[in-house]
Amino acid sequence: MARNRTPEGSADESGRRVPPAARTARGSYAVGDERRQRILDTAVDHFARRGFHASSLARIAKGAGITQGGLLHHFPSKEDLLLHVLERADAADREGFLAREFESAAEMFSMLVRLAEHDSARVEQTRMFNVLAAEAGDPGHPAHAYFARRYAGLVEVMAGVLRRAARAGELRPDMEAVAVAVAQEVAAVLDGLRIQWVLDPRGFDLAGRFRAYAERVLRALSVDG
Amino acid sequence: MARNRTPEGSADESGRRVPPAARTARGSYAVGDERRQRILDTAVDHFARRGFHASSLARIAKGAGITQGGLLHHFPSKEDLLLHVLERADAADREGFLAREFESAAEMFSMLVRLAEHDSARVEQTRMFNVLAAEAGDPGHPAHAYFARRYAGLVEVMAGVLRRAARAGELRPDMEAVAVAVAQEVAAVLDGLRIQWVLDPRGFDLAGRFRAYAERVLRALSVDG
DNA sequence: GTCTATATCACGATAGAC
DNA sequence: GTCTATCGTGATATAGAC
Repeated sequence: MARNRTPEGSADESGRRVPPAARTARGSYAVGDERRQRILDTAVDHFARRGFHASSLARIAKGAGITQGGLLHHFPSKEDLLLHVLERADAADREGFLAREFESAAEMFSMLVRLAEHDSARVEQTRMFNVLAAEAGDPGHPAHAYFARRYAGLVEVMAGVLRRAARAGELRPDMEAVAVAVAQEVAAVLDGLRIQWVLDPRGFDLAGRFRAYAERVLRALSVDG
Repeated sequence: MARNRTPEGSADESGRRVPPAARTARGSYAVGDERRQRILDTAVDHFARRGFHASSLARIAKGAGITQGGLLHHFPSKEDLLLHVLERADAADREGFLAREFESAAEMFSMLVRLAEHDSARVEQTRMFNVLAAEAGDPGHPAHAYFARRYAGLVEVMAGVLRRAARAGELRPDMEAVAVAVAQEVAAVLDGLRIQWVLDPRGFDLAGRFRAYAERVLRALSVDG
């Protein structure tokens, strides 16, 4: 590990790798992409169970139906594989949440509830995020920058929505002062509930619990609450 | 790993190991205990940075000033070492929080704020808990039972305090119905803030943020809020 | 694009000297 | 109680055949 620290050279901006062979010979990415997706799916599964360091390329490859050598053709290092896993998961997030322009705090919260529903249908991916977000607290972790940026962006977007909602008269005016704190709290509730939920997925309804919280906090912050 | 699944045979109920030599020859545990504490401190540090699976006994031993063979004299397996690390941390929790009899919700929250202060003075240990709590979501993880029990106990204690506070007139009567949900939310905020905080410890004040949340939620739940 | 083979290294655990 | 030595396993990554 950590010998090849610049895997970006083999991927384009969107994170989709473009093998020269596929580009020149067929003009189609379908086959290679399918294999890559299988590898990424399997990697999510393994990173979820053991975290990054303790997962093995050979086992991931086996799960994807190829050998370790074959895997390393698609992702030249373990770290490169991790970054592509995160990038793909993040792309889904961005389409679903970060890219949206929310017109009200209520709309944002209901979107977050849908995100929780999405999570509770994917235990593996949720566990992976729990593990990697925690591991990434180490500044030397390959995903440290990714998660630091992710939370900063998430909090910024949410705080912005809260501030706009206050200016628009949806939320109390004193919202301005505590927007960042509330945004961090909302992210924290989602993360914290995920941790408890993964420990016992049948113990309670993740999305339901978060919805109850969201409704309570929205009522507390509303002008007509 | 996982070859020796019953390491309990060498530890007494409190988790303190009692080497026969120390018991019979000197009647003093001081020297051996000191070494054991050094090992446990180092183990906390390593588990925090890499999680359980990716930490190595040889490196932990080196950090504690002995060899891997020497370490395995005190803790006969890696899993045994982890369980003793958790047990020691849990003992501290029980003394500091779970053992307390809270007379009001306000008192409980201020105790939790102190717990957050405690955490923010120990980045390493906090990161360890984040990582292990997330990893333990896997039912096959050695610490799965520990964390499942821990959260169940924590939520039970907090929900009990909230219900008593409602009966005593401190909190609204409808508290009874949502005590468990609120208790889970409180635990979630603490955990979630810890994750964000470890990613950027200088970005915000962990205990301060949690205090702000605690005050807001207490006000929202109070009869005179 | 996928394979086999291999280099190099680290891991957890055991055995036994001192 | 701590050491050295070693076993068996499995890790990442490379090289090169097909």
